Amino acid sequence: MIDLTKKRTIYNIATELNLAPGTISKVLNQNGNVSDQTRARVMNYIKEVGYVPASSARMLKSKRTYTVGIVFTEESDVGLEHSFFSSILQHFKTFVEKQGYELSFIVKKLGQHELSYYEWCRNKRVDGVYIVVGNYNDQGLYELINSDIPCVSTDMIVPGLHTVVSDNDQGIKITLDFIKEHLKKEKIAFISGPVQSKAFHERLIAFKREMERLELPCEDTQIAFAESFGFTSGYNAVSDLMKQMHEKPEVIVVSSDDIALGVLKGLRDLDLRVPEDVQVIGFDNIAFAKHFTPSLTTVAQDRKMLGEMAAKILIKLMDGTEEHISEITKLPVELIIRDSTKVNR
Amino acid sequence: MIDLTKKRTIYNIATELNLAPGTISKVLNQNGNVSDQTRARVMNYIKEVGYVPASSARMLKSKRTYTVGIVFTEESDVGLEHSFFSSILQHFKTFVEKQGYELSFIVKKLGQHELSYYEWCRNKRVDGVYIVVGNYNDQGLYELINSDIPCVSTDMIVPGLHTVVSDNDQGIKITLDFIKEHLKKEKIAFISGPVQSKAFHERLIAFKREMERLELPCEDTQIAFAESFGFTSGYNAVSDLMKQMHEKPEVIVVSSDDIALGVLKGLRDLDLRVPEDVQVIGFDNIAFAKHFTPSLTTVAQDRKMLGEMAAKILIKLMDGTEEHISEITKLPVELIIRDSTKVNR
DNA sequence: TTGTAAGCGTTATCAT
DNA sequence: ATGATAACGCTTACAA
Repeated sequence: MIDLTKKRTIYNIATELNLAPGTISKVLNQNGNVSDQTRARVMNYIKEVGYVPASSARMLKSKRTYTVGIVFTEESDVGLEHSFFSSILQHFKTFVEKQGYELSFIVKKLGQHELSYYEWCRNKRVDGVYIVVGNYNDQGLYELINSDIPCVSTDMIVPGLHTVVSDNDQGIKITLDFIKEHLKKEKIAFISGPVQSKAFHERLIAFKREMERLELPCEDTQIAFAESFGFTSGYNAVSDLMKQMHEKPEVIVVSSDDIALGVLKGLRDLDLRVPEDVQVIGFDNIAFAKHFTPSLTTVAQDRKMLGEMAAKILIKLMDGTEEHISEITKLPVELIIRDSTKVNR
Repeated sequence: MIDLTKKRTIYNIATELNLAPGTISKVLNQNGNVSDQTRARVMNYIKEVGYVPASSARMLKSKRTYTVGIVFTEESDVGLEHSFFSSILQHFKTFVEKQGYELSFIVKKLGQHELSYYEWCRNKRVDGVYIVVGNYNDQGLYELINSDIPCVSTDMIVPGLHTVVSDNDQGIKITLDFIKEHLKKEKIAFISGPVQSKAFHERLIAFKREMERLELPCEDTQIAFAESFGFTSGYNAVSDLMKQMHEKPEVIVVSSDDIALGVLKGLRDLDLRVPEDVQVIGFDNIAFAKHFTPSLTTVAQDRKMLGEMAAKILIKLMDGTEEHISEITKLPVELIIRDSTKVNR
């Protein structure tokens, strides 16, 4: 009878099978020369006793950890609760796991010590890093980005960092084209999120540029800023907007759905009907956008593609294949038309 | 000048400092006897060259990994996008990280091989496991739960598994008391989520029992089932409910907010006003509940407490202190009154 | 107080 | 095809 509680190593498995440790290792790694017979014998035995190789030993020896470090900066206490980024991370996770990689959140404190991102990564010997949400003011991030550890991001744009982002310019362009061609409106306002975020900044710039291209008036009073990322800041921003504009806008373009849903609610409380009195277009296509009343017309980002593309790029980087990968990958976006807008025919 | 690119080990640090490797180790682990002078010298040097100990070697030697494995079963493709559980996980994460633990998602495939949960955990030498979302049909989970690895859960109730859950019975009880005392209604319907989920099952049973206690009529036609966990299933369920009931209900109790928001929308499309024609009470208090129109009266679960309590229990289990910890920890819930109900005075 | 050396469980390179 | 053996980078007795 075999003792199943005993702790196994390739060493004692070897003696129990009258083989050498090296041979066990070879069958485990399906390389080297082993006769079919012994291979089968070892495999069976391993399965029977439930042996699992110690990854720490393996890591120590082989240098590869098959682990991806995750930077998910917890802005204003949201973290994983932020559905947009959680969703991207989810797709990233699913993809890399298929390739046998594992995720590990980067934490600043390890055991007793406070570590920088880079130190943590060295320590953990992660093969690469995915920056899901980062903060431009976080100096530690630059140390990491400029290190020899492969990094990819879906949020930050920094020289030397591979990033995959949605095409914000295109998103704003198709929105404004749609407004002009199908909604046939010209009095357009814009509610921006905080411009420290690169994405919000890009969308704001694009808005101004495209308004000019379409020869539409674009004064400062048409633009309001949400002070944060959420529902409430949108609710407040639309009230600011209405106060500062001389004439009510016909369409409000909002630079994120989270904010846009707050705008919708704010509008209702201002006794303005959507889309009859004013129309609203968001950005992101978060899950709730289609459930709200009225459902929100919005620019959809392809979250699955964002996550998977980030995964693909990072894996290439980690594999160190020489092929050149362009630093910024822009993904197309798509306008989803719902009830917060009304086509004018 | 010091070469910063060189790979450091306690070994070469030792020679560079004319010390023995063991000494370096001692200052790293702040134990053993080292003179203040050498300690300072080593510390400075380490900081200067940016040395970080290799955790794989450390793990290999010392057996503790300070890693918690996470089971987050991705039911119907939601995974991290499910805000309720993401939120609990977030709080758990914050708490254990403060204690120096790290999270690692359990993945079935590692390198080439397909692994069971238990094999994975042995392999990774995790110190404990947190089952955030599990599936009762997943046999591999039982192998894990019955193993020697400390486990805690906030979802499943299984003999031998430590679980922290909200007090579902109390939640339903306070809802019904509130309806009877303050809403002064007696025609009450219930929309349940899929009862494979323990939580939904408990809430359904509690509903039937409490209705009986309050001597209110409770026939099968008053109860409808959502076929899934989301908005759409709630939308459909309320339409089923209305069809099957002879008389319209005055209040609908729904066993989760995700479903309840769908119910709210369904009601609107059936031209029923909330709360004038029918009132609605949910369960969970998800972030969106307060933003919806009308905002949703609901039983709030304390997600922060759920996550932190799970963390505390798991840490105790991992530390192996002898003290007895009761298997099930029930956390109190609270009724949050909003606009989907109307107090009758 | 500091140095020495034996593991920890693998992988990989040689011999056999 | 298999066996012996030297790393990998650390911890920890124990010796100096």
